[in-house]
Amino acid sequence: MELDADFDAKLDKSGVRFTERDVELLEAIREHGSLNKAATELERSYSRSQQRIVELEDSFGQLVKRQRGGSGGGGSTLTENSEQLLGEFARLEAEFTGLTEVEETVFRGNVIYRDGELGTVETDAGDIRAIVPSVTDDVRVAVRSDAVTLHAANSVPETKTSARNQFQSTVTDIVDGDRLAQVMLDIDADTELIALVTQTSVKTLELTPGDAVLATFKTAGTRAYPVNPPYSE
Amino acid sequence: MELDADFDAKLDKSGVRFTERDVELLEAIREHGSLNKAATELERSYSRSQQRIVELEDSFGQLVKRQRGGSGGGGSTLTENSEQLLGEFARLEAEFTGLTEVEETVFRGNVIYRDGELGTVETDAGDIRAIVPSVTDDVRVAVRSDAVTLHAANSVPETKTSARNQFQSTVTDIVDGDRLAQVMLDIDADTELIALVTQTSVKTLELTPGDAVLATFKTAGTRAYPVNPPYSE
DNA sequence: GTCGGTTATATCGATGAGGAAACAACGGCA
DNA sequence: TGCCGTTGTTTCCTCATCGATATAACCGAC
Repeated sequence: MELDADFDAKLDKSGVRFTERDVELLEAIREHGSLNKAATELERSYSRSQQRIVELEDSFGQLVKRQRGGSGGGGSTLTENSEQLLGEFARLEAEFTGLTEVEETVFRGNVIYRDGELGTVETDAGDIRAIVPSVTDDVRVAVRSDAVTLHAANSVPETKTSARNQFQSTVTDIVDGDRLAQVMLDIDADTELIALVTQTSVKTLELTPGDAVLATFKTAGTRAYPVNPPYSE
Repeated sequence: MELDADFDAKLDKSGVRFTERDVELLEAIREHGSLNKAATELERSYSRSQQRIVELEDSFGQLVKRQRGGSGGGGSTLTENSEQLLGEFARLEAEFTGLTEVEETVFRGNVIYRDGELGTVETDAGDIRAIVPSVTDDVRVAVRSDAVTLHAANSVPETKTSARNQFQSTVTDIVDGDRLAQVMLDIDADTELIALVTQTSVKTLELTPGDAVLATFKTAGTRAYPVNPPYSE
């Protein structure tokens, strides 16, 4: 079985952690109109759920407008503040999910030049500008396939751009997905660089295996990390 | 106090989750050469730690070479397999961390065209091609600042590229960081687009407030996510 | 005023993760 | 052969989280 990257997203505020579990509770309240029904539906105890809401509101401000007594016995609705919190959480989760799903190419190399948090990593594919860790020179550089932009090889040399990493490459294979395609690129190294582009781009650039193409990616979007976390201190 | 995005990274295999806590244990073993000393150093019980190792190895294969008896009573060292697992985890954490630290611009809009998982989102900044959710048309589009590439405005129109989102913009401000800079861009919308680029790029492109510049970012790297239905259903 | 379903609150119990302690087995080494 | 500091294993305990239950307070509708 394959190694499967996963995560638990959280939003912290004043020491309280808003988690996936809280999202479920709030959404159930929105759906059912009462904290009681929400807890029942989720098969959770009402008392704990109610206490959790109070605890969250201590840090995050009012999340649920609760009415005790009245028409239908009362009920609960979400505040606008609550909706914003849910939106923020959804965004975070979507981003994390995106990270775990996208292929990336990893190059092993050494930091041969440093300039603050930036640096140049020497790899068998050539030098790569990236954000480098300060603890060690022995690093790996990860290039996300959705961060690699392709350009027609005969286009003007891309000097006037903020993409500081540029590689002349040859298309070796195109792996078609639904509407996206992974373009495998030979950049004269052991590892192939992968670029995730739309099928539209494949057509526009008229990409077929064997074609020359210019691959670029930004320094700011490229991150190096230590090969082995140093056991220093 | 500010909302603080956080996460717990995990690597799953056969139902067992490798977490930050396991990383600490393995690294302590590497540092101290014995499971016993590692557990003591981390102020954990030896028995639990040993059981955890066995549990992990059940799914992930041998992680720790343990010798009972012998010179010095024995000891433990990490396997190559273990080092690779640690490397993979470090990479994942680095990516997640990067995500929580990078600014992004969020546009609200509606999906006006769909093509499988891709789509066009109409926003006040214009149409944006992105990966869109299938559940709703009411979305927000997040553009990571480290995914936005800048080009000299007088450069040839970028038709031959896989960056399908292109905006002619005006630099309104440049916020200098250490070696990176956030370039704030007016794209004729309420929200300013932020591009994170190196100081080198700022110089190369001779960027100053008021300048025209072409900002591009890829469809495959742009993700839309549902806006929570405020009070529907 | 009564009804009814809700929120609010306290107490007890179940569950699971991890710690504490004890002890056997191991195997180079003097 | 005995020593010593490991690994392996078991039993019992602690603690935190959550469910289960009971009870009171609430208030519009009838």
